[in-house]
Amino acid sequence: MLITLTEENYLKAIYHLGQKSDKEISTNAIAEKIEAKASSVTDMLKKLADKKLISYRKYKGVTLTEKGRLTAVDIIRKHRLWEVFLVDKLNFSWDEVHEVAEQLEHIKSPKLINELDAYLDFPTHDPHGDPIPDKNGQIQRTDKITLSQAVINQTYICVGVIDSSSDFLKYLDKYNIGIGSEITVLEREEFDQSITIEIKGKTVVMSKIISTNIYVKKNI
Amino acid sequence: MLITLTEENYLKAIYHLGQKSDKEISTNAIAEKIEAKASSVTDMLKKLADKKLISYRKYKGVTLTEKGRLTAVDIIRKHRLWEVFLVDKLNFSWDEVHEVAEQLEHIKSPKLINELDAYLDFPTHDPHGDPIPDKNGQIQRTDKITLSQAVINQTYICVGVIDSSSDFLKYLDKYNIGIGSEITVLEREEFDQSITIEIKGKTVVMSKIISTNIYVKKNI
DNA sequence: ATATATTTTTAGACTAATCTAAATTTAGTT
DNA sequence: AACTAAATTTAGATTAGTCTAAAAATATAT
Repeated sequence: MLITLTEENYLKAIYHLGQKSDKEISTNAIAEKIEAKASSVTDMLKKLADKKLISYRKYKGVTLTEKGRLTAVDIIRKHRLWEVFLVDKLNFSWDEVHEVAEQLEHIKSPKLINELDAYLDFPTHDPHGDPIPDKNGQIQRTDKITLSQAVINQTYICVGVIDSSSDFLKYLDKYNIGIGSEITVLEREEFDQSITIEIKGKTVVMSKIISTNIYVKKNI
Repeated sequence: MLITLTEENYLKAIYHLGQKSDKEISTNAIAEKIEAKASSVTDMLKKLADKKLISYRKYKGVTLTEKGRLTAVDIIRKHRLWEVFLVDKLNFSWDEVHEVAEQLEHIKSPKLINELDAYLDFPTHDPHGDPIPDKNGQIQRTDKITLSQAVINQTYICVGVIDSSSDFLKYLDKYNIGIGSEITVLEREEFDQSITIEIKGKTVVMSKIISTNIYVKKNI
């Protein structure tokens, strides 16, 4: 079944609005997100309901069907993979990627996106730290990432470790890193992927192998 | 001025049809290329003429204006750069790239295409050997390329050399390579960009530095 | 609980791109 | 030169997506 570019944008908007709560999404909320009039949204909701992409109850709002959810998640997957490509390969900064990715996310070619995924070494998060759904539409539900995947100038909370050997834990003690620590990533050296962090007012340079073994989550 | 995706496809079709001859392009020829009815084409020609992208004389046919030509060439540039990306980076074979590139060529972002160009190391030809216009719309008018840029399983005619030192010409004599020789490229070793060619029934392995100094053209 | 405000839907109209069928212009033939 | 065939344009209709204005349904407030 062919889904138009406009329909894809509606599905994506409904998906994102649905992340905040479990309630049905209102016509007005969609209109605001899409930047269209409520009457236009109503028309589109009828089309999406005809295609079984949403459940629509007049005056009550909509929810995505499983088919609609998978479609939305696939677009988000493409969007985030392209963002990684733009930043990692084409020297875009993380604040420049969104509008280009908005265009690229609509390119239709399963081979393209699977090869891109492999070429980027199967990234799990986009440059903003948002999780990239896998090809089955599964999303890493937890928001923990390894410190090696962290974004520059963002503050994180340490939530766990992978390697729990004595040597590794001694290293963490030495630098006052523990569960609950606030860590700000200041810089990443592209050559060896080492990072400079701020921890309890001190700056520390940390190799890739260390940062890969620390779980953090965004400090919101 | 905003040019729609459909308008871009018309401009591209007119450009390609114009390559065969210098005459005005007929409505029917465009209709066949675009796979639309002649009446639809007439409507679109009026729009393109209003936007000063073509010169249109009723019943006589059309030619691109300079503005129209530059627009068409820019789309072709993007198409061919994306083809190089797909083949060089994403393991597409040269016969798989066209339809994906047809989608990618419409992405609008000057930074994207310039960064992609640099990332691909400023290729001059696409995987089919067609020249890639530069960012000013200039096209390498001659169809000669270096043997190092040649496509696998394509037969070429040698049309010249770059290095004309005695040592280099002796090398060419040794393998019976001269102006007018038929050369078929059998294989390219990605590691060192050496190539295996067939020349007068014999196969020869040739390093990158040699193949870079031989001009060939497609054998049509 | 009834009036008022807000939200949502319907009705009718517009634009871009397409189509079919009819009319018009150009080209070809004797 | 006149007549037929082919190419092109015009006229009117259709679909997707949008809009404004009016009508209908739901929510809110006293």
